[in-house]
Amino acid sequence: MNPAHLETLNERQRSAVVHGIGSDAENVNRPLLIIAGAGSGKTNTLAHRVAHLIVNGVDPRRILLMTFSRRAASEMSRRVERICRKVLGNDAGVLTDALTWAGTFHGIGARILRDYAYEIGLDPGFTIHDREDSADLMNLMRHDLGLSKMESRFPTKGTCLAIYSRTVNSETPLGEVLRQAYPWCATWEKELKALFSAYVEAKQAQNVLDYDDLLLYWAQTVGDPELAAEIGGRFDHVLVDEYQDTNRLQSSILMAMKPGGCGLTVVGDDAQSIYSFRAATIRNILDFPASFDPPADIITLDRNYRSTQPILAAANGVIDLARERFTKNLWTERQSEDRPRLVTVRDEAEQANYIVEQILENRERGLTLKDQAVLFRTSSHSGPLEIELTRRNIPFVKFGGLKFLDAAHVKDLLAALRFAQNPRDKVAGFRLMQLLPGVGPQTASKILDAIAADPHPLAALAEIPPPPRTGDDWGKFVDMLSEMGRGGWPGEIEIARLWYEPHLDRLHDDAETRKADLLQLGQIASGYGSRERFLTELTLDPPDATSDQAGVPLLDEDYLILSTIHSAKGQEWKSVFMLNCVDGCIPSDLSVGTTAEIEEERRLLYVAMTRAKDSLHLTVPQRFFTYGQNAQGDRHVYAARTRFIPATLLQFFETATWPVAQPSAPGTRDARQIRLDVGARMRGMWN
DNA sequence: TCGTGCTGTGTTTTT
DNA sequence: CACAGCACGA
Repeated sequence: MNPAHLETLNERQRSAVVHGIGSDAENVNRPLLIIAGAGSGKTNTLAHRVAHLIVNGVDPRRILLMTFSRRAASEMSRRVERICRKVLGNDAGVLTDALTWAGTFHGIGARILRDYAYEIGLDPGFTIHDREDSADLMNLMRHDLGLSKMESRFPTKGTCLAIYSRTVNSETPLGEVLRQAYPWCATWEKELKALFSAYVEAKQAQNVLDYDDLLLYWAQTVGDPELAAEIGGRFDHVLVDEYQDTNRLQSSILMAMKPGGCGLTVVGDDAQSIYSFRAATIRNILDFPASFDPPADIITLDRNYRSTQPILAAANGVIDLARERFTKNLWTERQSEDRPRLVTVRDEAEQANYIVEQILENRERGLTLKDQAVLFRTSSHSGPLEIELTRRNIPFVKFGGLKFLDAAHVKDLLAALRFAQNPRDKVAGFRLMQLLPGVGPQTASKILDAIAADPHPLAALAEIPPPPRTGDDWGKFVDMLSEMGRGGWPGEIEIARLWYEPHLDRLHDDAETRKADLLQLGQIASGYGSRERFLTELTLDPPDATSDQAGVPLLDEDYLILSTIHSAKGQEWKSVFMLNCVDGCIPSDLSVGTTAEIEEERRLLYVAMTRAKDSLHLTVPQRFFTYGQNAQGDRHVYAARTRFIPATLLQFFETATWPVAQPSAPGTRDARQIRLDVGARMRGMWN
């Protein structure tokens, strides 16, 4: 007998949902690993499990649900509520609203750290640095230590931060990280150690945490047995989604909070592990069962409900060639005659034309734009397509790559808010002060150091004599900060914006479009209850879409999705196009150093292909124009089909060339006919 | 000490 | 191409 709300599930899914709950008394609260292949109903199963817990009387405030992105968390909460409503009627809303501990590892970490700040000697007013801010602070330290003018070039700020981050997240000694992942930086071990030490001290002095600290401080906190018992004891059930993309640090937190695995459920798929650059390791998922005594139970979901059989066959073909496989192939009952298409086009411009034509054709046939998506390995791959879409007035939204928050003017305004929140935040202050004419790095640095030593930094700032050559801009700057203090939230945004606009006009030619962005930022900000909330949420969950228009299109509008493969995780579309299926793009030229890197690129292609429900097109441009030449330039390189689709896999595809070749007049050379791939041969020489 | 313009190098994916 | 570092004039 199954409760009504479990009827829609298959047998495997159902056993994953009820494992250790209610009448399943013999397994009560035993740790569980769910291996869930692409499209196997993973989100649905996890949502049902959470709902089943609530229906069986578990207090939703005592359920911790950690997902990979904020978007996944809110989607999950929505589904849980829908299921609960079916069982419990309209009262269910009250219960599911109490499912407050649903979010990302980083978001949950920030909350727990603010709660326990006093117990661990942290000022609860800390601000959080995003990646760019962290890199900027790293850069300040890099200069302070004189590392920017070494005889041979010292790694850039981004590389330094990446090394630091990997060291922390993989819980591996620096020397080993350098040897494994950054061999060309290994000679700098001593200097890097000094740099990281200075970086950590600077963060503490400024009361600032970076992304890694949210995990690191949490891990340190639950490293204390008493605090671990207390924090772990707040939750009866802990569920983690996308476990294949967690790192050592995250699994340490989990194991410290639930040492016996009591009430612990993790879900993942090793074939979809694509975040090793963030120190994610599939060892977490592979070693999970044996971490407990007796070992955790394993339930595998391998029935795919998403894709047609031919699409699945092609995807399985790609992943079958992987060096190591742990999960079985997926199967489906969705029959179809249509094989995925592998289409050769002349170059990226033709690729854009092809995709636009197909998308419009699909729309004629009744698909909306939202039913379709274009995926790519690297954000810049969609450039020519974006131009074509704009030219043809097809609305689109792009996920991944450059963010709204990365624009200089947005960062400037946020720096004002951040500086008001935490005047010791040197990255914010440094950025802000250099907007004033006459203030450069030296002046800004001296003033910031001086006021940071004062118990009331903002009051100290007002006392400082105006630096020379700042004119009346200095007075306006100081006034703005004190007015912001009186302006309250969200009134102070307006104060900061009005102060900033004259500088914006002076510094940027396109000031008007940027002003529109800032108005939009003000709109978003006023939706949050306080400045602290706004800054925290925005850092942990930045708006991740950009579009051809100034703002994101309205919800009821129809638009096409462009997305990096990484940002497409967990999503699905009826029709999927994958750009640039050539060596150098996927695998990326930058990721062919080690076997492990190449294997991850293969999984990326697999993830991209398994997003498609009904139709899948992979396009292969034959040549790429190189940059660094004028508009009429014709310098280009030839590319070869991705190594992940060798000739043996062509049987799974319908291959085509587009546009269909016109018979060329006798004697003329057809530029479209590639007779010899010299570029590939040249590259092959070095393999 | 600031701001600008020149030159040589690295360069993805994201919480 | 974007960015870091450096030289030069104000």
